[in-house]
Amino acid sequence: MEKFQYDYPHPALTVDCVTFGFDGGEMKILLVKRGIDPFLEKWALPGGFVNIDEDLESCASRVLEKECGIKEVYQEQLYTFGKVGRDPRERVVSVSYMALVRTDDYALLVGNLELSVQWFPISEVKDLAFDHEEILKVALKRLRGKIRYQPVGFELLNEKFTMPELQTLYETILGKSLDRRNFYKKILATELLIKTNEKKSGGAHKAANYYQFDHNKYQELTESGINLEF
Amino acid sequence: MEKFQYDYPHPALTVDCVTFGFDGGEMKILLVKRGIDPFLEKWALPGGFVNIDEDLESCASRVLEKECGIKEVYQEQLYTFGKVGRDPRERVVSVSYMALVRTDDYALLVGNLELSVQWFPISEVKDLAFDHEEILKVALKRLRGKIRYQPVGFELLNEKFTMPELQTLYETILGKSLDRRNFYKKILATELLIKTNEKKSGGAHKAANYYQFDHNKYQELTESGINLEF
DNA sequence: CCAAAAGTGTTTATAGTACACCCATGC
DNA sequence: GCATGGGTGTACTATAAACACTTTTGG
Repeated sequence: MEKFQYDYPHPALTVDCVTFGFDGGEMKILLVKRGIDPFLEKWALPGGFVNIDEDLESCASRVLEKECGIKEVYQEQLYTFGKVGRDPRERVVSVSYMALVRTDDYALLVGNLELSVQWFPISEVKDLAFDHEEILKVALKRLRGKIRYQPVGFELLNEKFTMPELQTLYETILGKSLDRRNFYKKILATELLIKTNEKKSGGAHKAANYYQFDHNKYQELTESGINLEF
Repeated sequence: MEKFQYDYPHPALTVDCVTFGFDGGEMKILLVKRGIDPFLEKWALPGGFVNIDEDLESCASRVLEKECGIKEVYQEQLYTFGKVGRDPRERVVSVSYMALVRTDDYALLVGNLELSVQWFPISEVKDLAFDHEEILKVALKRLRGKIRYQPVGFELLNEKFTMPELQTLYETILGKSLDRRNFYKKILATELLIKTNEKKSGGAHKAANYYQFDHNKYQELTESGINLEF
């Protein structure tokens, strides 16, 4: 095997992805079961070594696609974990990313994943490999913080979604119930939702209206430097 | 020279520090003039390669102490920059840190720095090496965002400071003037300041009272899980 | 017609903003 | 005694929180 030489030792560099999914109930994250030591058979965040000619974001995308079959999702960098000894093999520094998967894509994946790749309700996650529980904590904190002032929730729903769906998502992420009327008011006040003519039928009750997120308007607003409170 | 070998190529890993200082006027950052290629003679953020047995935070501390003579300052991780090609020599991924230097320490350093290490008013910073201007932008954004809800401003002042000093700092960071009465109200409402009996004399005007930040109380509050709006 | 969830306004409380005068100090 | 910046309270405005009834739908 070819060898790569350096004048001084280089830590290994990996990317680990905290991938959130939402199906209307609890928040889920995607874990992979390790097939090799260390932490053989333990569940871990999907991750991999950064290729030498690959951007960090590209690495995160590649890992999600290769390991989990997930393409083109929202992702953002979280934090870089580099404590000496966090990997028992060698010095490994890990750049963590958070990814958000839409409900439809989540549903698609549920049945198609291998046994070694599975969704877990956040409340049931325990005993992960490496320092991955710590990474998950950081991701959860980021998601909770971010949803208050940036319209990131839409990345977890489908293109078209109802107000009750959106509210349930917010309640799940924030861990508290919200007043329906105040929620409508706050969300509609942003004027970032487009009301469609479609309705979600099913169930012995009034059909909920579908809304769409106005990506264009949001982009205009962010580009004009206005900082949105959402 | 000894060589270090790996089965696959490893990117180099560095830490770069955005170091803010405040002397009552403009915000300053600390830059070093590069003595080697690439970007020879250009100003750059203090930085260095991460040792194999060294935590990232320790590396940031070491860089600041070795290159700039700065010890024991507030520091936090910002973001990791890893674009392919950001360093023309080889693949280098850089974990950036923000450090805050107290006014007294800032003053001490001003005269003692070498010519190749200097403070620059933020408005005059231009044409930095690598992608360091981008890193600075991220740091400024973080500082502006953070000061609104976390008591991080104290790290830039002395142990004892006056309200007008604190207000000037806030105004400088936020880039807008604040109403004095509202500022007092907001700051004192947090009950995180201890009013000392000392006063800052000098100048043909009423002497300003010195305050201290109540670290203990802040720690209690953060530990009890209350999220502070500051 | 009944159960179940969707949709909608008004009132109250809280937080933020605007604004002006007196006070201590050094020269 | 006057110029300079320090210290303080109140009224107004905007935002957030509390709260209950009507509407649509399927069975």
